[in-house]
Amino acid sequence: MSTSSTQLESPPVTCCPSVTAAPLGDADAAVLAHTYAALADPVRLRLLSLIASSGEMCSCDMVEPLAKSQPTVSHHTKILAEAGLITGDKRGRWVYWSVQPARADFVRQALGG
Amino acid sequence: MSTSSTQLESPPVTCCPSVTAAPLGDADAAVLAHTYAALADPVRLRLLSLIASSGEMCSCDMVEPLAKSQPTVSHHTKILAEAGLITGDKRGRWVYWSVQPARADFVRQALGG
DNA sequence: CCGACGCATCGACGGATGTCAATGCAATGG
DNA sequence: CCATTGCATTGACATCCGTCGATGCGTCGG
Repeated sequence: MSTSSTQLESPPVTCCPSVTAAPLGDADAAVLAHTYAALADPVRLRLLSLIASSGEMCSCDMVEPLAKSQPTVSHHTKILAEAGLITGDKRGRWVYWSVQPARADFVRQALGG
Repeated sequence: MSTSSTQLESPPVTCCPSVTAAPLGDADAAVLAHTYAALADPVRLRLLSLIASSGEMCSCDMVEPLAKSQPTVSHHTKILAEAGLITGDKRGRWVYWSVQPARADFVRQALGG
């Protein structure tokens, strides 16, 4: 059965900042930069694409394809989760991760979609 | 008159890698991460939005609104230019920057647009 | 119960990054 | 010419970030 999902503090829900529309304020820029920073690592991008391709993926199945240690994988999943891009669901002793498409849309539209 | 534009080495033109479609290869992940890294700084995001809002902007007019020193601004413009997100055009002693919309589209579509 | 397993956290280390003062260099104007 | 202006580069410094071994905590199987 599905126990509680991994709830890290979600990013502030500043509505719809756009890089191209008007000069960005300090606050919006900081939030957006933090989100882009989550995508600014090759391992995290491959991690994200692994989850996206599988629909749902256990942490234990990501150590081998990423060729990184278990603490490192845990570190990256945490960063992606804090950015709101993925969500973890703990079932038994495993954590299954899935992408948060709404957040991906948010990031995409910030670039002036 | 318009002299030669600032040509830094453009990013590799790997066609259309997508984070959501299939597991990302090491090479594509590295290229994408590098591009996202260019967006992962508040100052660069505000810089980019300043240029986008103005259509074209001189470096000398960016020091004050960004509240950063001139070398720092130059550093950030270089990073954005290397990522292919902006292009500099040197006219006389000024350099005018403008956004490269094709690259923004590329980055946006990598997120599964 | 107790050992094994999955995952998170901690501590440490090396490398990358943002920032600025100082300097260099090209272009302009008197 | 020479002083000035706009921008790039350098060097230095503090901070952040990715990585891993060691450790701790919950969960399952026997």
